[in-house]
Amino acid sequence: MDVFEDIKTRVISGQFAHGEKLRAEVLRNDYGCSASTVREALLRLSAVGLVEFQEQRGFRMPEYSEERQHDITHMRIMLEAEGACRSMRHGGVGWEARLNAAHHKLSHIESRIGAMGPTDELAHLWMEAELEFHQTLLSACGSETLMEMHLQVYNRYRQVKADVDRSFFHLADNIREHQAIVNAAVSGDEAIMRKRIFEHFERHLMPDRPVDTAIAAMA
Amino acid sequence: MDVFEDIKTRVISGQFAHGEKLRAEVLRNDYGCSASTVREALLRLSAVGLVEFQEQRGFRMPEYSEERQHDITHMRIMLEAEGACRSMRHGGVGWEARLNAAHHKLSHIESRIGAMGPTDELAHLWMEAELEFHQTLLSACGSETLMEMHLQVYNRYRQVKADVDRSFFHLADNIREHQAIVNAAVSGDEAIMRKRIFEHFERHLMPDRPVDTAIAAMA
DNA sequence: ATTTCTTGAAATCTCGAAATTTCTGAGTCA
DNA sequence: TGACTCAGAAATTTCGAGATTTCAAGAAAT
Repeated sequence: MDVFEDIKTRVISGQFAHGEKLRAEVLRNDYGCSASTVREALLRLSAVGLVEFQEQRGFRMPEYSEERQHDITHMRIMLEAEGACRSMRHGGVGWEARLNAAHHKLSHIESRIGAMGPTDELAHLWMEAELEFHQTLLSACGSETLMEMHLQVYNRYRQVKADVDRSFFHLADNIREHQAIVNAAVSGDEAIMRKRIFEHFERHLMPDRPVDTAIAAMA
Repeated sequence: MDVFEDIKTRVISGQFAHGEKLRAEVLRNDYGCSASTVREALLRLSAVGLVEFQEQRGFRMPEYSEERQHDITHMRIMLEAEGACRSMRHGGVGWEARLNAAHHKLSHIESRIGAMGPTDELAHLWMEAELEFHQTLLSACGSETLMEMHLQVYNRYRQVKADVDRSFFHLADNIREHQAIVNAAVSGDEAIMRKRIFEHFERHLMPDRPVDTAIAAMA
């Protein structure tokens, strides 16, 4: 079993509480490996901001704060809007097709959740499909760096919202919003795409806080 | 001595060739520590893209490519323009003062380099002051995440351009461009700021490649 | 000549013990 | 009570040896 990948999944999907201490000596029991191997995984996660690390004081989960959620959401809007628009310019029909496919897969899972409720199995599939949808959205933007930064921010976003996600409270909205993004892609209108992406995240922003630049124009 | 910080500096400032293999067993000699400690540092650096890591195959420096340089520069323009404009809106006089101070420090070092040539000592001071200037530019943007992503991209940029930097070929241009950015900050005109930032990086973009969105508007 | 196999050497990874640092709380003093 | 000290416990970090995997070079096979 890949210790790093598994801990990463757990750290992103909310299996630890915000601010919880992460002890290598404890986690090793879940994997039957040495504490060093766990430590190694935690160090790598700390380098991308999914775990906090203090010298001689070990590792903990990042604390939750509304400001942090707002900031990360804000960044995600910026990167995702820019990436999606570039994909629209460079992606062509192939990209539209792949986006449709990813959306189809995602919405299929979402309707199953709507019908059967959120089982662990379905929640896990949803996480994978949601990431794939948003990554496909940026996949034709032509910038490796943009996609890397997006993935980092995406993971932090998922981590911050993990407990909310599991309840699937906004499932119906999500389905509608994802569809609206696909429609915008087909329409070829970048301003509409930016607007749709903004609307998809709007409820996770703090209402009284200034929203910047291009993002303000979407509102 | 802090092994991680020192290796990070060396990896950023071009003390290893592009694509060069980084062996923990070799590097340990420079620090008088065990290979595990070096390995730990390299793993953390690989998590932020400053070193490449392949399982069971160790670490190497990233390969150079024009595309990579273009992509990283592109991203830096985007993040820095956005951050600078937000700082203009939220920073107030305090920010302008700090930006002036940082610029003053930087230009002082730059003129010394112009006079005495680039000694190792001066090159090191320049690296620090240049980072501080660009970080100050974003320091009032109000987004931790934006600044973190910028630092990551800034480091990669420095790494890609490390060998060129050491020659200080564009020193005169740099002095002029940094001054222009400070002037734009004082002027309060965001469009001008975006333009000045674009001009500061323009020569590191590939000429025949499409430049996107807000960036195109700056050109 | 090219591919496949073998084998020894080299590089990488894992591990638990030892060294170091931080944390805890009982005891002391004002 | 409150601040301070200090020792023992707990947590963290470092380390080098042993296990595993990759690499390289020559032999055998097609």
